[in-house]
Amino acid sequence: MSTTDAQRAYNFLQSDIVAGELAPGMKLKIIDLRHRYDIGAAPLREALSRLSGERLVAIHENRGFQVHEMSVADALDISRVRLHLELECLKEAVQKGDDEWEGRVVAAYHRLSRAEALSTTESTRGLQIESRNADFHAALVSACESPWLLNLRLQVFACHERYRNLSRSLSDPARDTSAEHAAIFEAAMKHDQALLLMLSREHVERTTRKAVQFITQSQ
Amino acid sequence: MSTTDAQRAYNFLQSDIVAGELAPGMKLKIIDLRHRYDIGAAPLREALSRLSGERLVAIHENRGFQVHEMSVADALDISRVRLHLELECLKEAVQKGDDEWEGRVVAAYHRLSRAEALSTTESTRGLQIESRNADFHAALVSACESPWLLNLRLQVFACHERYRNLSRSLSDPARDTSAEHAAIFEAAMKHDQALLLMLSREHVERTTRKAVQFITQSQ
DNA sequence: AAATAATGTTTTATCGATAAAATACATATT
DNA sequence: AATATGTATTTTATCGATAAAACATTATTT
Repeated sequence: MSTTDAQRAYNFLQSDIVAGELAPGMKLKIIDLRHRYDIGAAPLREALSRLSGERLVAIHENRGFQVHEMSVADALDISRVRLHLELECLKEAVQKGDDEWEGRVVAAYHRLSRAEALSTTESTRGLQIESRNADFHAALVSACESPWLLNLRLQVFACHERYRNLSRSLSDPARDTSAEHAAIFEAAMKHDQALLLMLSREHVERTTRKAVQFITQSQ
Repeated sequence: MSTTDAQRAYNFLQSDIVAGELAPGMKLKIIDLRHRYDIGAAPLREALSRLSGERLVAIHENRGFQVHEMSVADALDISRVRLHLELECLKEAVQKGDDEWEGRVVAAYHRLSRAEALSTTESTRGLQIESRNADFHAALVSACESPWLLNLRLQVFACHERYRNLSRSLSDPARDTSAEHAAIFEAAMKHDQALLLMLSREHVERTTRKAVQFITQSQ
C-alpha cells in the first residue's frame, strides 16, 4: 500500500547525502543507519546498492558502503559534464518549447523568485531555495524530448547539488543569483537560444567557482 | 576471499541482460533467478537494485523487477546520447592522446581485427567480437581526462549493447564493419579530430539504423 | 623493537522463515 | 453479463539469526 522500506531508505539516504547530513567520504555502517532511520538491514542495503549505481555512494567489497568523496577535481569535472548535458537539453527545449512549456517555466520561476525574495535566514530556507532552484532548472529543460538525456542530466544534477550547497554557504556580495535567474528566465521566454546557453553556462560556472573556493579555503 | 555473492549476481545479470539471455521486458522473479544462478534472494535483490540505477532493470514497488524494455524510440534516443557523450570524449582524447594512448589503441585494434578476420560462425564469436569492439572503443576514449564523462559513456555504452547485438544478428552485405573500424583507427592514429568524429558518428548511426530495422521487421 | 601469530571484537554478507502485498480464481450479487 | 466479494496462491519485501570477513589488540617469536 504505502511505499516500500527500501524506497523510503533510498529517499532518506539520497537527500541526507545530497544535503551533506551524511558527510563526504563517511563510512555508512548498517547498524548506524538502522538506528538513524529505523529501517532494517536488507532494505538499507538495497537502497545503498541503488545509490551506488548513481554514484552518490561507493561500494567496497566486504567492507561496506561509503558516501562518495568530494574534491576540487570532482567539482570541476561534474560541472563540466552537467553543462555538457544540460546545455544540450536546453538547446532542444528552447527550440521545441510550446505554451505548455512556457507555462511550466513561468510557474517554476515565480515560486523560485518568491523563495529568494524572503530575507529570513532560517535553516529551512536553503533547503527550500535549492528545491525550487532544482524545479526551475527542471522546468527549463522539460521540453527536451530525450528521456535518456533528461535522466542523465538529473543524475548529474543531483550529484552536483552537494557542491551547490557549499557554494550557497559562502555569502558573496558580488554575486546576485536572483538576477542571474531573472536573466535566464527572460532569455527562455524570448526563446533566445544563444543567450540562454551563455547565461546558463556562466550561472553554473560561477556556482562551481564558489564551491571550489570554499573547498580550497577550508583546507 | 573471493568476490561477494551480490557482486557475482551483478555480473551475471548484467551480461545476461545485455546479451539478451534475459529478454527485454521480462519479469525477473527472484525464485527463478535463485535457481538460475544459485544465489540467495538478498544478494540478488541488491544486484537488481544496483542495475536499476544504471537503467538496465526497472523497479516497480511491490511488484518486483523487470528487464528494461527495448523499443525503436529507445534505440534512437540512446544512440543520440551515446554519441553526445562519446564524441565529447573522443574530441578530448584525440587531442590529448600521447604515446601511451596510441599504444592502447593499436593493441585494441589489433585484437579486434583478429577477431573480425576469423570467418567461423561459432556462437562464441559474436560475444568475442562484441567484447573486443567494446575494448577498442574504450581505448579510443581512454585519453579523455574526465572520470564522469567516461563513466556515463560506459553506462550508456552498456545499454546500447543490446541494440548492437540486434544489429549484428542481421547480416548486411552492403556494410563492412571491419573497414569502418579500420578507418576510425587510421583517423585516430593521425589525430585527425574532425575525421574521427565524423566516422564515429556514422559508425554508431549505421549500427542503430540496422537495429531499428531489425525491431521494425520483427513486429 | 619489528615482525608474526593468536585472539577477540566489530562489521559485512547471507540464509531461512515470515509478513505483506499482489494476483488468480471461484462464487455471489446486481 | 458485468461487477463485486471472498478465498487461495503466488510473489515480493522484510526480519532475526548466523556465517564470514575485516579490524583491533594482545601475545609471541626472532
